[in-house]
Amino acid sequence: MTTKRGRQQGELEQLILDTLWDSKTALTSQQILDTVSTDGDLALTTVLTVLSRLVEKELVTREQGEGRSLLFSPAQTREQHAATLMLNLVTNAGNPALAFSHFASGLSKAQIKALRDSLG
Amino acid sequence: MTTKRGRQQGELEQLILDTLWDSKTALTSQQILDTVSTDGDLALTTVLTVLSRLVEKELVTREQGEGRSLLFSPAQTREQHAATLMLNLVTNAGNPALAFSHFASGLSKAQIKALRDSLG
DNA sequence: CCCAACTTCGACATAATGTAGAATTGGCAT
DNA sequence: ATGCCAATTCTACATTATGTCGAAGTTGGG
Repeated sequence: MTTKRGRQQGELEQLILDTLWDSKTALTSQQILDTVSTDGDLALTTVLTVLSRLVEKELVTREQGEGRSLLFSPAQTREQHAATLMLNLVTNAGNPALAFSHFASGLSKAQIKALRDSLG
Repeated sequence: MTTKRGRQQGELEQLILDTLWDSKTALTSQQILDTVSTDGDLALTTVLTVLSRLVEKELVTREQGEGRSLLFSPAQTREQHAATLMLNLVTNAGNPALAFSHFASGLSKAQIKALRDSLG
């Protein structure tokens, strides 16, 4: 049985995504490295490899920066990404109404209000 | 960087979970095998190995059945499981209200109604 | 007490991710 | 023009999760 299913992001992939999401601007690989590893325990090429995998997965986009440097940005906002994953879950949830009910009972009052508001 | 993150279920793990969720009763490993593989292309031990991993992850529980056989059941309902994963996503979503908004815009009208109802 | 059924153990295969050195490429200073 | 150098791409191997079973161990029942 040859696995083809898109697995969860790994830890470094997630760190890099978070770095991009936290940034207001596109970042170079060096800026990303500086953020994910304050002590110099990670090689720049490692970050670049992971970035290229994220680009393949269409989670990150690449554009030309100054000189021959590249600038990386998230392909979607953090919230759009979370929403996409949540929608996938609902789709496979069996009884969505029941899933929602469990979901709601795990939310804070403030979150429930935010959710209700977002439903109009 | 030693990965410890709980990754997504693999394909066979998911098939077995779905089998358990679809069943009204606890199942033996043989019954699970019969469901996930109609033609005999999978060994019973394979199913048992995966089951033991699901038990480790606390997604499945095990009880004694007839004789020396074991009976397997899901630790949570499908919907509780989906809700747990959705809650994890919301927790890491940055701006939950915004994530909800994107989420809601991907739902059908019927699903939005179900969600609104489940919020009371 | 022995056997067949059922489980547990150990082992290896495959795929995703982590990690980084070697090779390549393309601005740019002279 | 052209050679240097920094930034990227390529290649390779390590680690972990999952898939897959055969062999060994255990135990209920005759």
